[in-house]
Amino acid sequence: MLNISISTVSRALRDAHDVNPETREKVLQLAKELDYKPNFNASGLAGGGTRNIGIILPFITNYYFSMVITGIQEMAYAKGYNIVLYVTNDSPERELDVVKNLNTQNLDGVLVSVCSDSAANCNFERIIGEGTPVVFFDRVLGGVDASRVVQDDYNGAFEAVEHLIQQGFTRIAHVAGPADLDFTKNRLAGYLDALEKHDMPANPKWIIHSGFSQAHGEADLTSLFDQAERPDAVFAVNDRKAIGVMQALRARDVAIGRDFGVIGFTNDPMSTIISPTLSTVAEPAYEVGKLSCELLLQHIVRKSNFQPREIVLPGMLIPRESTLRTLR
Amino acid sequence: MLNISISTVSRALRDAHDVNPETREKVLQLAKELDYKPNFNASGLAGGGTRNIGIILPFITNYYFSMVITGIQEMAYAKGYNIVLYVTNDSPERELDVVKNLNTQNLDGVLVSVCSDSAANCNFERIIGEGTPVVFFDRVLGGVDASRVVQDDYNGAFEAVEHLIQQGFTRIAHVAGPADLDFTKNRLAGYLDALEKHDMPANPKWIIHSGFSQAHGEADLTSLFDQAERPDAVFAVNDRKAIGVMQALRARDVAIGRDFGVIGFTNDPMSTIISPTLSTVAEPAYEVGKLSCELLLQHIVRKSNFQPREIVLPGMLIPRESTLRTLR
DNA sequence: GGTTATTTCGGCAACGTTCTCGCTAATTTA
DNA sequence: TAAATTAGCGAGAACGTTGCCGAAATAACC
Repeated sequence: MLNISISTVSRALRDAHDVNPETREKVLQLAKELDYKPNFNASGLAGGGTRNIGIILPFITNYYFSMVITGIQEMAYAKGYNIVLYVTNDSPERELDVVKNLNTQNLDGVLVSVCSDSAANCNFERIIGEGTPVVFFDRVLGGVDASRVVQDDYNGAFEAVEHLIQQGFTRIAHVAGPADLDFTKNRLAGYLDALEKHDMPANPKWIIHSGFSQAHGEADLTSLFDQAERPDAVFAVNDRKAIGVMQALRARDVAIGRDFGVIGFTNDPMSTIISPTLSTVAEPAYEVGKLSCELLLQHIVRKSNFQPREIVLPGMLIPRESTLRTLR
Repeated sequence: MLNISISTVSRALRDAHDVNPETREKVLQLAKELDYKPNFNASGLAGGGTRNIGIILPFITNYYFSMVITGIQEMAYAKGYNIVLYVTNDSPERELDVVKNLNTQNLDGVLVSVCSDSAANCNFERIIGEGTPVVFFDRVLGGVDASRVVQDDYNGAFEAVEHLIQQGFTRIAHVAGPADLDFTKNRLAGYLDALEKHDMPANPKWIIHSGFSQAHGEADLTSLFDQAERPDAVFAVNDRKAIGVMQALRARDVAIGRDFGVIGFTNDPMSTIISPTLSTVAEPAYEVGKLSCELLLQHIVRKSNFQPREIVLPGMLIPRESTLRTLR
């Protein structure tokens, strides 16, 4: 329609390199009029990007991950990228299968949060080695040369435990996550260092590693109460587990807050619904998503010459009723 | 490697039509050995499918939708399809923009749940008219010729209200959703018919339309209590709003269950966390997702000659403490 | 035995874009 | 004024797959 070659149109729409500003303007104008939409299949085939980015994560049915996705989505939408979702159900086999069959030719890059017992290390390394940009968030993989964005798990845990101590609790247990997950280690380290700072010896029997669910929290509290020496407070690795602990305590008629302190991690909306309300360390889930995506997009446009970066976002202590001794 | 033409390989991998079973076997074998992965960009370009299906929905940060996505994802994964996610934040403008710019050439089909005040009717109709398979779920669009899968909102609401009546509540209000949403109407109709069956006149002042959030629930209860004639029970359009109602009641020191009945809809896990626990009508969210996806895939493979279908899934009444008069 | 079907396969165009290269004309430089 | 540079554009291949058509080879029919 403009008596212009296909090549020129392509350049006008994309990089504006080697094209007269005037004709470029004409092309852009007409493209808008005709409601032109690029065919990402074709551009993907021809070597341009596909405008798709993948997300691989264990779940979407909890507050944290769904919030992260929302953040990712917002950034991706703003930059004109689509999101392709892969849910592993926290199963190592499933994760392995997803990563092995990942069609990297359809994806400009991948955001990943590994499952509790990831078995796909080498496959992630393969993908990264092949040049696909990858950014890990929250549940990161140790030992791989890729960008990552996480919250400050160590300091969050430290503050949480110190808060319990300041409220007068003296026998603080830690209901932890799966042992080989990176942030489980960091939160455990924060817990231990906070105890040490206040000259409280850590009791190995009061550190229990298990899953993230409410049922795990209930079970862990039960096994803590089966011990001869009982704790008087629990720092849980996340809110869902903390809620399990609270339910188990309630079943035992323990006065939460006054006689037994409970603090979680995440700031799941549930923590304001339950009574007593649950103290917690708020995680910047939305920001984690947004920044992860932004980082990935930088990787994508700058392709090879982009150094992996690590971003650590601060959490925030939110004291509520479950750690207030004065209550009830 | 097999001294075989590209065409033959393509046929062997895809439909097995016009190809010797023996050579087909050889191709499949070698494909597995070489870890061959089809390039969906190319097949999308050439007229085969892209193996991508889109999901357009208002949120992912609530129990229902995240569960639906999980169901969709499970079915899609089993059939070898990828999921492309579009979140509208329940904003009509955003939804319109998403649908307008939807790259249907990249998508074999679309699953959609419209936002509260959808403005994209004609655009959905355009997409459907152009031949893209579309299945609506939960928040369906009236008047368009497309498949849909929903829960039985009418009967769920009917049972919920009848349950309240059987528990002895006599002045039952309905805290409803946005007025022009299809399932809002159905749940309202169930509410009204249950009242009528038990000879209870409906009080228009006791029917309040607003949004789905907890804050809306609190506000609605406040405005109910500002009236001269107060209700003694509330049927809320969803659990989140019911929880808002409960919080507002608690602030007024009303004994929930004994003096005031509350029932919700969804069976959000929060309903078992809150105390007293919240009675509700459980929605088969996972099944809605799974069946929607299955239906869409049938549309895709059979393309044009497939009649739109409607699937209605039953809910289940789950009585808990918030409607038990004997309690406390 | 000749004709017609059927099975099995290969050749080739097409999908819409990007990328490399080369060409022309205009502009700058020597 | 001649040579060199540059800005702007076009031609054509390539990406990996599918679908259409025709060519063999084989089988079935009269």
